[in-house]
Amino acid sequence: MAEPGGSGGGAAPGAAAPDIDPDFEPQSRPRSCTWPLPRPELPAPEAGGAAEEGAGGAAAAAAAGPGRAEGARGAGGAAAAAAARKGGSRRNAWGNQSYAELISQAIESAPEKRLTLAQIYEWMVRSVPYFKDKGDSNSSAGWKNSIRHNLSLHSKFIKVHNEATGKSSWWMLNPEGGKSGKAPRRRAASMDNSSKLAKVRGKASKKKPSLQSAPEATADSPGSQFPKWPGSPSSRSNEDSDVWNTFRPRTSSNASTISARLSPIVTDQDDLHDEELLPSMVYSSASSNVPPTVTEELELIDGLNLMSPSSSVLSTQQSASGGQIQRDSSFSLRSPNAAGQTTTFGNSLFNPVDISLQSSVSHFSGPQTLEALLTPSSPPPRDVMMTQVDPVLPQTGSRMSGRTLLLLGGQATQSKMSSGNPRGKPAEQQAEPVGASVLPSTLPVVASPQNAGSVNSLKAPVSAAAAQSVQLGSPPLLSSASPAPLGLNQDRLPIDLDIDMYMENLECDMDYIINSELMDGEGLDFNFEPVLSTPSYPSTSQASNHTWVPS
DNA sequence: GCATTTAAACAGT
DNA sequence: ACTGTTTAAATGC
Repeated sequence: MAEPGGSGGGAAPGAAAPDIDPDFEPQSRPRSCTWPLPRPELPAPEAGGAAEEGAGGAAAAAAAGPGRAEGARGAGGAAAAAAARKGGSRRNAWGNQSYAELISQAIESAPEKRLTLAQIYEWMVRSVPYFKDKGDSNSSAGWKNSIRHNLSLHSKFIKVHNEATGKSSWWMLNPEGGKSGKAPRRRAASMDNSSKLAKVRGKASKKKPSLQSAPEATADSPGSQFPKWPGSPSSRSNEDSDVWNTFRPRTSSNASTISARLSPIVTDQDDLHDEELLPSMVYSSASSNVPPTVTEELELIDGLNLMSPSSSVLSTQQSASGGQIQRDSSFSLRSPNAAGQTTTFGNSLFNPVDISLQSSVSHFSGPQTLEALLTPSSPPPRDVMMTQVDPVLPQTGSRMSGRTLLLLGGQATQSKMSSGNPRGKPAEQQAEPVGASVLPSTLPVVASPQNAGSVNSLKAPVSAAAAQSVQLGSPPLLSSASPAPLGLNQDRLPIDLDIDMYMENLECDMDYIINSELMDGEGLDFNFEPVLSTPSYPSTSQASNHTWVPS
């Protein structure tokens, strides 16, 4: 590596004290990034590192190349063993920690246990003395490359798709694979099984795209073949669902990424609808270099509540949020075994996320409602539903239609996904976890001709449930909750019991809706309009369509 | 042979 | 330009 110090032998640039500790943390994270500090501290190497900084490895970097001398690195492999090596020389210019370890610490230090690549860089520069002066320009190239390499290489790091537009993925520690700290398996597996295969999915495919693009699609990642998917009329919706429940095509190897978005609330919706629906919300996500944290999210939500507690718009948004939450609850991780395989995990795996979700939920939606719905173990939210429903029931009518669409959309979406998912991933994997958790990102999305068509396929119980929740509509509470029951588990539909009571009403509405949808065919906005426009609330009108004015 | 670091080719946005 | 993935070489254990 560049580390010139290497030549000298001891050269420990980091001179000052404990490797990284000192600086680290400062900025942005209130949360005290509890450094695991797995590592025994360095015994303050004698080397007076200061000098290095300036000289920086730059020059060396280039020259050294592969054959880097690095006397320093006495302790070679066994990262695990690192702990042992307290004294003596540092393995690397910055200390005994390997890149992987540094990255792990960086991630752990983050409140949400996840960072983007850029943030990892940042952390390095901030927290590791050695990298302090290497944050920018050319000097960074080398170690950044190494960071990236490590992220990709080690299964202990998982990539989570970041919905925020233009943002790179989140990198998290693999709760599972991370156990031992480093799991070669992923790679090993692919290589072992068939270098050929690995090649195919990896470089081969990339290299001469002209040829490969097609072949890849076969067994492993058939999906790539499908052009996105014919479907949804609304371009936006396309992206939406795409993001949510599919692996990105970018590389066949995307097995390493988490498909469902973990990134909480802020992101996804924001990307797609913020500007249109919730201009006021945008703020939170942006600004800080720090990814949206739980607290931020909460705040955001609160803000919403404050802003317009009763507005239908709000409800819409919230429902969307709820959807996200749900989606977030399940995600897939790269599985060590099979190349393209993915494994899905319950939300329980990521405590932080989980918590954030729940808390946020409780915030904006009725107390138990969402939580109950979202929480697998929780009992059916019967009561809640009931109480909330009652008041609203009387109002069905036009409003219903709009809401219903939402539900239907959810349905439609699901069916779509299960039937033919673009990526070609095994139906079970995608359809089940993802589909279950999928929610209509927004009303508009739902209301597509195709979707409308799918309406027919709706099952009474499900639709009923959906409808019911829909009816509640006006109150954000319900709307947000509605999706949950649907997707979550029909098995857990004891709700139906209650629902039955309302079935009649629902049926009527459903018919109405179906009819209207069929009639219109396009079904784009029409559904929408009526609902929104039908104002019980003044604010509603604003909400209409995408052009509502932020209160 | 394994773990790491470093470099680099490539691909996707 | 940045982000990610993969290969490959070199080195130390």
